Amino acid sequence: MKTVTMADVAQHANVSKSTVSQYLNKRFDYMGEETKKRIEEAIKELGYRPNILARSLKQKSTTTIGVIVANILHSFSTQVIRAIEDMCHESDFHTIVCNADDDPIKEKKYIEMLRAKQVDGIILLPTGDNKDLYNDMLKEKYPIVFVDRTVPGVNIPSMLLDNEKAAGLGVQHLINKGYKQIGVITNVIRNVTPRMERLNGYKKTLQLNGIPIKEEYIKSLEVSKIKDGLREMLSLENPPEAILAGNDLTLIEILKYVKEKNLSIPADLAIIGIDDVSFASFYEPGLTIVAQPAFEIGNKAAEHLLNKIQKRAIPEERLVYRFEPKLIIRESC
Amino acid sequence: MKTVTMADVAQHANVSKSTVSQYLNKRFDYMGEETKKRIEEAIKELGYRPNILARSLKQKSTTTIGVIVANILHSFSTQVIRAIEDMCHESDFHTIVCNADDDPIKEKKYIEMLRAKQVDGIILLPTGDNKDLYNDMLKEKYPIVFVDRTVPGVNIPSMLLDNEKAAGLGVQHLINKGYKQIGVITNVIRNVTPRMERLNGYKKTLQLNGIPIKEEYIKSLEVSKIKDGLREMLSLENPPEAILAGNDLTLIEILKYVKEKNLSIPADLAIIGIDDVSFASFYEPGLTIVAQPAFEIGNKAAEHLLNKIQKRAIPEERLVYRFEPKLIIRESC
DNA sequence: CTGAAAGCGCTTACAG
DNA sequence: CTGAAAGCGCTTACAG
Repeated sequence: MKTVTMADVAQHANVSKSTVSQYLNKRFDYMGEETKKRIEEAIKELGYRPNILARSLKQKSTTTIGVIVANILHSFSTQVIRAIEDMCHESDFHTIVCNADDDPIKEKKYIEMLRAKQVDGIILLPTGDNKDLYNDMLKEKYPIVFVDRTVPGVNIPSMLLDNEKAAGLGVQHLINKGYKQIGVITNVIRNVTPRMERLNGYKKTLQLNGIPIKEEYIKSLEVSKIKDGLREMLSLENPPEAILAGNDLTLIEILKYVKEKNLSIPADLAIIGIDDVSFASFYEPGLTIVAQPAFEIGNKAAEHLLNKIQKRAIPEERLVYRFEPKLIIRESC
Repeated sequence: MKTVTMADVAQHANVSKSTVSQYLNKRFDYMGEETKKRIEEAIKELGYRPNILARSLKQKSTTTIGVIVANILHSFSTQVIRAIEDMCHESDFHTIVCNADDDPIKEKKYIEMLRAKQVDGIILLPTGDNKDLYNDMLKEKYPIVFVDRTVPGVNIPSMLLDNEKAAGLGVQHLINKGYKQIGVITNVIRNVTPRMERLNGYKKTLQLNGIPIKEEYIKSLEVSKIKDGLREMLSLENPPEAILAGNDLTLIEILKYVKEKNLSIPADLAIIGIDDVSFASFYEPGLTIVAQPAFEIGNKAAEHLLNKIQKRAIPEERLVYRFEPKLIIRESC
């Protein structure tokens, strides 16, 4: 099947390629009705489909952006992607999604491939370990936005949760409920913003309330080690009565442990999670959690990036955009 | 910042564009060591990054495929996308993901945009309502694969769960456990393959076991109406004792109802779901479910599509590829 | 072993 | 109101 090109349409309609191009780009200012109709018909008859690649080459814009997440299987990533997609769709942009698996080498490869494909900008949940590359893009003024994390020493705008506040909200709620022995478990992915800030929020809130910080109550573990860590913590002679789960994956591991040991929530252990999870409302007991506005974050990231790409002014440009966590109280504490 | 092109590299290295191109494409057969080194250095010094767009235009291949799902927020879609992405990554292909929201108009728009962008093939969770368009692509031999659904009258290869068997496994398990009054709830998205086949599986299995089919035990409802439907069903003078949830969303609604009414599973109501859900294992009681191999399905779809794109022979080509459901027994029935 | 030239399918400034 | 021509940044068949 020979592909139909603009030249074919032009010939068929007895006009020049230029005129067809004008038609396609809706520059009708000076086009005769007659010409318009002929072109329209030729397009229909030949089943012409424009090749956007060729246009992109000429116009130096692909109306496509890249999104690099750690793992599309995480609900936060999914929600961010969906928000970005919707936002882009309104502006007739497309998104290429990549999973870097929190691997700086994969991340670098993806950034290079995306740029080779001439995407107009990139939204990145950065691993944090390609600083030179990030800074190069910054220097070139290549449109790029970070999500979920900031990278020290890299002045790229970042959209992320007010993590300190999120952890603080959770801990304060526990304290208000009368708990004093409060543990926290996060899962370790290097020294990444959310984890560090959430731990800070935890510590600060305890201090504000005059509760001493016990290192035995704080654990950062790989997902597969979380249950062991929790067992250890609960075997202390003075174990925590309540626990803050640093994110959704941690919460799930904790709930698995709860089931295995047949613990009762909140009697044996009060629980509060960060990140909304699908089962929070109908789990028994309902889970109190601190939600982060993933859609808002994705929206803002896309909006910001599109503004940059289209060289529109960015209202109150900042380096870090913080989003408000929201405490949703149920029965788990 | 002026972009560096191949011509710049050629000039800098004192060779022709052709030679640089050979170098980039690793056709070293006849290239002098000296030349090679000069080009390499020129590329480094100038910070040259090839423009794949230009190559794609010439080569008529973008090493990019499109994936159109109903909604990336569904875990099935997410898993399929991730599997496709991984598969593509191995072959240095990229994927553009689009959400059609089960809307045929959006679907059509996306297909056209993707083709305008010259993607080499498309993986589609079809709405089913663009038959002419599907058939056009088939006629042109454009590489395309369906996932999750088949479309009657459209001979495009489809990768999907053996839905009848999936529902059958679930119902048979309930029957083996001694249940005879078994209801089913699915959520309605037009007359789409999975729903129809699952209902068939439900009915056939009942019949095979000599259990009469009661229409009052069968409901297909929008997500927001599921709780109402369940209440109705359970208010029958002879209500079902067990219920099959047609998919993850339905299961979640049922569990919400269970919590609201403080029902006990399985004493008041036995439950079995189709689709693996994150909370199945630690929900109390553990949920018996029929899982579908989403990753395998995504893998196979990508493999098939890449084979077609690269004109490789397809081992035992078929029109419908069925994937095995797997019963995972826990405590909910 | 390397280069000149044509061409991929568009857009756009300019001429008329 | 419309067309001829140059150019976007590559690849490739061919010549030498």
